[in-house]
Amino acid sequence: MNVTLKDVAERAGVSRSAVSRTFTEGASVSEKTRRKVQKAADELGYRPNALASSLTTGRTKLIGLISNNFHNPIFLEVFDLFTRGLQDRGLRPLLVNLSGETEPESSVQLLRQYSVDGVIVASSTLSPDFARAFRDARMPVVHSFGRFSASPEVHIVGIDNVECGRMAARTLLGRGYRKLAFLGGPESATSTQDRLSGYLEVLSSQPDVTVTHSFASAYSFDAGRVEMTKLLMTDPAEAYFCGDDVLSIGALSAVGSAGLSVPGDIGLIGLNDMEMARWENINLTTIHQPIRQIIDSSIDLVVRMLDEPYGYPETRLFPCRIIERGTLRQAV
Amino acid sequence: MNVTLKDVAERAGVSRSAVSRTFTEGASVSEKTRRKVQKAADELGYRPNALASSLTTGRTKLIGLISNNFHNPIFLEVFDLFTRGLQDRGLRPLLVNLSGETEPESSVQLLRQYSVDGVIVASSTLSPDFARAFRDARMPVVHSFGRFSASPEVHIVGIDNVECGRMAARTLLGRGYRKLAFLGGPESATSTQDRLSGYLEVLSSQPDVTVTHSFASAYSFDAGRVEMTKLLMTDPAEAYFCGDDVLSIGALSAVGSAGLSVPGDIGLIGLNDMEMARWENINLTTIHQPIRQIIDSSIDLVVRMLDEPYGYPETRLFPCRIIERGTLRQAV
DNA sequence: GATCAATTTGCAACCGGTTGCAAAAATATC
DNA sequence: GATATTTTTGCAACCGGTTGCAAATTGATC
Repeated sequence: MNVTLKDVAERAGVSRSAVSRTFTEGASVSEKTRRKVQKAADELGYRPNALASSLTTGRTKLIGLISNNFHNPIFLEVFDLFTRGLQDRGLRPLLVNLSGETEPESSVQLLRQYSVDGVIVASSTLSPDFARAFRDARMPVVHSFGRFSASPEVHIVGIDNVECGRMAARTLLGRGYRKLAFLGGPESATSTQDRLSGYLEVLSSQPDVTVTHSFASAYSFDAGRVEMTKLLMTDPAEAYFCGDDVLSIGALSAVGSAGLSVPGDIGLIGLNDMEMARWENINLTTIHQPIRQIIDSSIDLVVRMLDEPYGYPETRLFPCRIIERGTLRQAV
Repeated sequence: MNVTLKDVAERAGVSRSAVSRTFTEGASVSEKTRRKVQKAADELGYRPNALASSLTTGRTKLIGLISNNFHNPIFLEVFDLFTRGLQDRGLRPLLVNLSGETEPESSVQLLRQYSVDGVIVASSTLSPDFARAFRDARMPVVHSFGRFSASPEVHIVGIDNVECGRMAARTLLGRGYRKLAFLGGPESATSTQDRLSGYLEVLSSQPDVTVTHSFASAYSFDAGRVEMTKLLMTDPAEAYFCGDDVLSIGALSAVGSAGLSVPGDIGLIGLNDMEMARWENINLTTIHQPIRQIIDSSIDLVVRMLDEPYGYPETRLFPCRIIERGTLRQAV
């Protein structure tokens, strides 16, 4: 059916090994036979079968890219950057959509069956168990957007969510807001937990400041809108730190629907700085998360692990910064 | 390193074939040996290597999912549905990001190297050459969101873009708009060409109606905004049919920034009905494209081709419908 | 041109599975 | 219990590659 090594070998009048070697980086072939083989291969349209060779080399160049986050538009940017970054390094992303799954077991099996060279867990809402399960199965794994830890069990690349919480708190204080709140994502997401804890850490020591918090059911527009609508019905805060941009945009919409204005009546600050945050009809003040750096760095780590699978797990954190737009009032 | 067939066979005290057969649907094994093998396999944590078996069976259960559309949020929904749908049928998506590529050749080679069982081209902005190239390489292929043709060369699943253009035209006429325009995506996208042609077809026969058109450089917020900003500087139309929701949202933002109101000063109608279109701060009147049906149907087709690779190419079109929201004035 | 070292080559075994075939075992028939 | 039939089993070859090793070739040196 397809053109194989053997066909090329016969046509070129050499052994199969010779053909294999011409297509193997750094193997010993004379210029003469390499030319003969190239010619035959070109004429037949031969491409080596990556899966067959993986059997002996142990390398598939497949990287499992697993996520559960298919409703937050920032993840389109994330997938774009991951797929391009992997392709640029000659790797192929095998996408696994984990929506709804809570047990890592089946995805581990799946990716083991396909002998992926490594795994990237891309989500802040997936439990650390997932990354750990891959490590236990002895697959190179990086948890992107995972929770910072001083003694990580697997490679973690992301941001310091606690510090982001502090940053948001300081910013809001600086603008003279005193009645504050946090509108988080799902309570089970480590990112939400950490952002809240940093937020509270700064605010709880402040006199005259009150702070409340609540959680949306997901990092999504609808969840943010629903939750904010509820909040607006009883004594809302002056300003909200929302655990994510898409939540903020949902909240923004709820505020508008309630006939209130931003930042006139209520201040909002998000987190991520997704493309949409700078759309003029949204214009969200937010904390920029450097996703390009996070993703590049994640890929570098996973690539490094291909050669040194048992390195010491590492945490890589990237600094965030406030992006000033139009959803907070100026300092008073 | 990993547990193989041989290990299980030895532990169970049977031949390798017996083990292979217990893991092969419909193979002949007695209940007794099956149990022995199961036990040994469980104890060792054995999983068959999907790639090794693909060598003899010729099936990898890998499906190439190729797209170039990583900036239009609707594609996050598209990826979500495709990955879930494929997984539910035991298939694995190998994602290929074609941003910037114009030649199909390299992606064909790539997917051939990985022996994918089939390919889904998911984009309305990719040239039909891509799908055709896969067909020529004798891979089962479906072009989702591709251009309708009465004599298709490959399977096409999508909508009748010409009819959508007509639908938009009739709707705008019905609202009493007389000075109309089309704001399309890239002129090279077949979807834009077709939508425009249906639009013009209806409008050109109307007395007292003027119609103009222009093209944004991409199906993206920024491109829509830029183009609309330009249009607003000289004699804008009363209403615009935008070739896509995300373009509409960009246009909406431009109108707002110019100090004009929608639908007071300018009417807008989009196409897709992406999640975001129903956000309250956008509330876009649009034409609903049934992406769930398109995707399910595409997957069904590709699955069918696994068994019957050389069927007659088929076009499957799904009807669209107007979703009434707040960016068009009521009939006058 | 002979000798030795370095390079290139093909053989054959292997990677982890599947499968046609014939032999062995189990079951059915009388 | 002998024979015929069906089912189960293992052998061995194969899928499309890679690679260690020894033999063959090439090139260097004198």
